[in-house]
Order: sequence, then structure tokens, then C-alpha cells
Amino acid sequence: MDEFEKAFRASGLKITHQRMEIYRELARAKDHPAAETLHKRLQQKIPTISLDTIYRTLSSLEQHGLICRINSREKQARYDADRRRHHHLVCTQCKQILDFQWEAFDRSEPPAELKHWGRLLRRDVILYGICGKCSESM
Amino acid sequence: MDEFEKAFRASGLKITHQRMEIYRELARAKDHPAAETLHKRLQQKIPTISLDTIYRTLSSLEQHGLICRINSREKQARYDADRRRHHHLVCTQCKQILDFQWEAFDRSEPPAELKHWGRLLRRDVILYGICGKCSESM
DNA sequence: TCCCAAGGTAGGAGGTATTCCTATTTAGTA
DNA sequence: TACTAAATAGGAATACCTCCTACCTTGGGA
Repeated sequence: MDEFEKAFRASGLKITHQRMEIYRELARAKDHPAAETLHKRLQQKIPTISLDTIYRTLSSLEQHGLICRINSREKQARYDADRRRHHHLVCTQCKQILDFQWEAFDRSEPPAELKHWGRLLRRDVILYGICGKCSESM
Repeated sequence: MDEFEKAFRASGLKITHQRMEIYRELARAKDHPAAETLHKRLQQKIPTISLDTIYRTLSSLEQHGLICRINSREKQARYDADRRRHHHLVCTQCKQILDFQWEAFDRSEPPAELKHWGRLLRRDVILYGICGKCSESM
């Protein structure tokens, strides 16, 4: 959390109660919550917190690289406070999102034909499938 | 296009004028158009075609594996009629989407820890960056 | 070929996720 | 403490997409 304060200060962003709580809640959550889910959870602590604040804060945090937004195929974007390099596995049935590491992929070179395209900034892998539990209940 | 008719018939879907034109337009386009873009283009040919038909048709085509939907970080979903296995590279500046092949990745095994998770169905890679042209003009 | 039922379409209404607006409040600095 | 730029709450607005209904078309069977 200290690290978060530092990073935020370094970016010239104010440290507000709301932001701290949003980040804290996201870091604690293991289920990659959507903005709305976070809003509901946070209302327990800060009853007046607005959904807009959640969205604004999540955008700021993402822009400053403190969290990441997961573009699954759902409508709602989902978020992740884990800053380690990792990828996502989505169960298309129950919508659960699982983190995983894939170092072999991280180390691999993109195809040579892209060498002269421009500047590559990030690479996302999302795997889709049906998790064990959902497979059983089908 | 014949192949498309066959696949559509095999799925029990009727072949309508609208669907054929939507597919034809998408197959011709090289810019991975969004539904709205396709709608505008198709109105030249079929002035009364509705946006809803575009959305419905794109969903059907995607469900039957005839086209693919690209989840870039934009709001609008974009589509691609290329059925060969390929991946996407997005310029975050001009929003251009480029197709590329990455056979080494396609052949690679996902991490062992996922072996017992469930059934993997697909894997998407999206690379993000700034293309040459946009780099120059910055 | 003609008819019928299932499925598809147009057009507008409706929904949902997200963003904008603005008056008020707050954090950080002098 | 006082000031200023930035952030917030709350509601309005937007954007993308989906639903609804009445009408039309396709494809299969007589």
C-alpha cells in the first residue's frame, strides 16, 4: 500500500480516501471484480461513494500502470491489482477469471514480420475455456 | 462464398440477402470494421438495412465460427472474416488493426499448471503498440 | 409449383455500461 | 491557516448494443 502511495505521488495524483479504499478493495479481491461489483462492496465502507468515482479511479490507476483492465468477452470490464506479469484464463460459462504465469511466452519473440511495424508496448493473452466445475454440471 | 453458404446451411441457418451482403462486405473489408461502420457501408447497397440486423448477423456468424470478433480496448467490437488462424496487432493511436500469423505461439503448449483446470477452447493474443506512421507524427 | 411454418428483418423502444456535467469538497502547498 | 488545483457526488447524458412486434422471406413438403 505504501508502494501504491509512492507511485501515486510520483504521478502527481492526490491521495484521497476513496482512491485508497478502491485500491485496497481491488487488491484484496481475488475475483477480478467489475466496477459495479467494487462499487457495491465499497458502499459498505463509504455509503456515499459514487459509481463515477470508481470508474474514474480505475481509469487513473490503469493509466498509471497500477492495475490492469481485463478485456474478456463480457460487457463489463474487469480489473486486477496484481502488477506481476501474468495472463488470464476465462471460463466462458461461469465467467470466473484465473491468473496464470507463462514465462515461455513472455520470453518469446514476436514474429519477425512485425519488426518494422512500429513500437510494441504490451502483449495480452487470454485463454478461453470451460472450467472443471462447469464441465461437470453440463 | 460457396463455402460460406455450405457452412451456413450446415448450421441450419437460412441464407438471406442481408446475411450474404454483410458477409461479403466484411470479407472485402481489410480494416476490421465495427458493426456501425459495416452498417454505413451496406446502406449504399441496401438502404433499409437495420443496424440490428448487422448486430444479429455478426453474432450468428461468430457463433458459427465464420467470422471472429476482435476485443480490442475500444468500445466498439470489431470483426474479421479471415478464418485462418491469426492474431491481431492494434495501434493504440490510430486504432488500426493488423493481422499476423504466429505459428510458434500456435504450436506452443500452455503452462502445465492449466492441464487440470478444464477444457481450453481458444487462445487470443493481442499485441498493442504504436505503428510507424503514428510514431513519426508524434 | 404452391403453401406453410420457422425463422429473419425493419424500425423504434429499451437496456446497460460508462462518461459527462457542475456545484461542492478536499489534498497539498505556501 | 488560506489558497488553488484536483477530486467527488449525484444525476443527466451518451454510446453501444439488444429487445420487441408486426411484417416478410426462406426452405421444405404436398
